[in-house]
Amino acid sequence: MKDVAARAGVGLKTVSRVVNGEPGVTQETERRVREAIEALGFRRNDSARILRKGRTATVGLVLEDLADPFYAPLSGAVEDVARAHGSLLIHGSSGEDPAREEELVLALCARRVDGLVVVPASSDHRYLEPELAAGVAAVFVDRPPGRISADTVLSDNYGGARGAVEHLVGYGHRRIGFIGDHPGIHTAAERLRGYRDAMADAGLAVAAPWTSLGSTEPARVAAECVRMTSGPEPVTALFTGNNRVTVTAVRTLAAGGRAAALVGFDDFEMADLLSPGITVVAQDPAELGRRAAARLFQRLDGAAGDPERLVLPTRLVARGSGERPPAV
Amino acid sequence: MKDVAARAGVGLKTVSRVVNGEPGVTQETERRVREAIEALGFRRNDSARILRKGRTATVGLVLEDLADPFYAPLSGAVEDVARAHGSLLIHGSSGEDPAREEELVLALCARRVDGLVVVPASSDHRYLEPELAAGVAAVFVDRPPGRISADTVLSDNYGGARGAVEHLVGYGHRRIGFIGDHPGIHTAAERLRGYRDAMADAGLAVAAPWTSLGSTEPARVAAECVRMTSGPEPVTALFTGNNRVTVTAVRTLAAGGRAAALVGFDDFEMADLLSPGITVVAQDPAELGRRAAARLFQRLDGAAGDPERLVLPTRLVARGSGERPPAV
DNA sequence: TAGGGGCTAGACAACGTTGTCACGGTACGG
DNA sequence: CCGTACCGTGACAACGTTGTCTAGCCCCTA
Repeated sequence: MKDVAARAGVGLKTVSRVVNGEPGVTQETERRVREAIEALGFRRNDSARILRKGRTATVGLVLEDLADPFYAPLSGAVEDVARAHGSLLIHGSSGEDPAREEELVLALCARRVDGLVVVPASSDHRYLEPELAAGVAAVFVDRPPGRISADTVLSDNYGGARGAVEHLVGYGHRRIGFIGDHPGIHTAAERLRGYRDAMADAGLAVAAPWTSLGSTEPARVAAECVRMTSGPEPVTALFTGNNRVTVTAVRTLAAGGRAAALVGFDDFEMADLLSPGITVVAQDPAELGRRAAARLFQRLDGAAGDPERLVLPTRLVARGSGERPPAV
Repeated sequence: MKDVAARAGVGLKTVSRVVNGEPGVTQETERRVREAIEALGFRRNDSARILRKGRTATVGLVLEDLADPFYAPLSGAVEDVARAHGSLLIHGSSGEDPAREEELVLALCARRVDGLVVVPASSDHRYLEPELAAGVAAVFVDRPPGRISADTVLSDNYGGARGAVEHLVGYGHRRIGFIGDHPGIHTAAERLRGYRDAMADAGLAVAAPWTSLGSTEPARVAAECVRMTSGPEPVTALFTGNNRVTVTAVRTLAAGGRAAALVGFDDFEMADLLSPGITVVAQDPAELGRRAAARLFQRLDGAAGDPERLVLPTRLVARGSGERPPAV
């Protein structure tokens, strides 16, 4: 910038004015400055600008895995909202590791992002307290924060799970299995609760072998599928706790020629083209992202008030697999 | 940091030393400093650090749409490599708009990212010349840069397309249609070229109504599907130019009960579970991202030499739909 | 005991920008 | 014709950190 000023024969501040489109510069002066900028290939250094101004026009997003088809639209929605507010998005994947989440979040804070959207992997976010006190805004999405209070946007996991199980019960199923993610994950725990309550309300006992929470690794899920649909009293229906589990379950049932009805949490592409179509509890991940980002920018624009918790409804999409077992 | 220094009764530089784990600080002094840091909730301001050091430990990624199932794994792979090199990833979606691409890339450069991985939407990247001259590294992936020379990682779009068409020809198809993305997009153009050459090599004429390049909007693609499979001389097979087109084609053929064999470019989840399974030309998007990011960090680590172009092979995954028409 | 070497610690400048303020010149009104 | 207001412009400090350089201390040795 110094060089540009020298070449154009003007002061430093005048270059700054031109670069930022501030008023108070003659057309002629502006022309000379722009010429010098062009000639020298000058680009403003935003690090210095940020240092001076305090605001970075950047928001951070931390989620579990960007490549997961559930999170990709969420991430895209956050980006759209950020762009509409003139902000860039810095992104990191925690891989469901609390330590990595904290590391990432603090790295983003050190970069002085204006705000954060977090899909938490950790269950204790007190490490964020100094940041929040320092004025960083944070919105949690998909799962609530742990041991601090902050704006949160969730899906109705409990209600969605209840609806799924009620759907299966409605088709006469009595032995219904549930395969879900690690119980430490809020969504998994809520879906389990919904499953249990729906079963209880229907007057059905839940045998211990019918619930299995843990890794969503295909190998584990496939083994559980096989186990639950075998033996003297196999389940006649499965409720799968998220898109990864559902996909593996469909594949396993198809490969083994096993007959079990199926309802999955999370919609997925092509679910309608299998035969029968896979019945799912659909969330709207893009809407989750949009709402969370919108809330974040409200806070950044100065919205005060207590943290809000927003719960978005889910939608049961019946396609047939809740009735007849999927076969391929 | 000033406050921390004051509270600990030490100099500014000593705090800096502690924060960065530099040697030359007594245990006792370090303890006092850490205590002050804790008490004040101090976090280093990376903007200032970046300003001072010149390196940001951040790389930028610009692609078309983060939510696209093809780009999500690519993005994830770039992030993994970046993390392995201690860098953060800043990310932006161009939405296939050249102006937006330029805007994003320059915004990232203004943030002084160390390097860029770009899936270009533009066909003219001369705007990057000043940045490259200033030492920013850039690697292009999935599509080559326009009017500048830079490291590039591509899939073998031409060869993959040839293979797809040869596969269809091998099953006796003579009237084969191609529905692809906008011809201005490198991958679409290459796949078209592969289609044409394979048809020519098989001694087959390509009637004008059999090729359709343009938006991948479901409405357009569905209409083209219907058109090509109708009339007095309908195609007996379709080659679809990317995952979005393929999905719409499968859906349209199924909904209309239309019989046409199908090979799609890009693999997608569940392709194996439809009946018949959808035959695809599979790319490895994660590998594209990994290779591009690896190349970027080689450059950042000082690798000299001319730009390299790396072309990754594709793989034909035959699942049946190249032979019999998909039906649902 | 004096001198030298090694080690800890602090003062200071610099990174590149922007906000504040002051300056000189011009136009306009009294 | 003088005073005032306003406009374009530049000098300067400040943002928070790190690299360099130097000062002071302690301990060891001659």
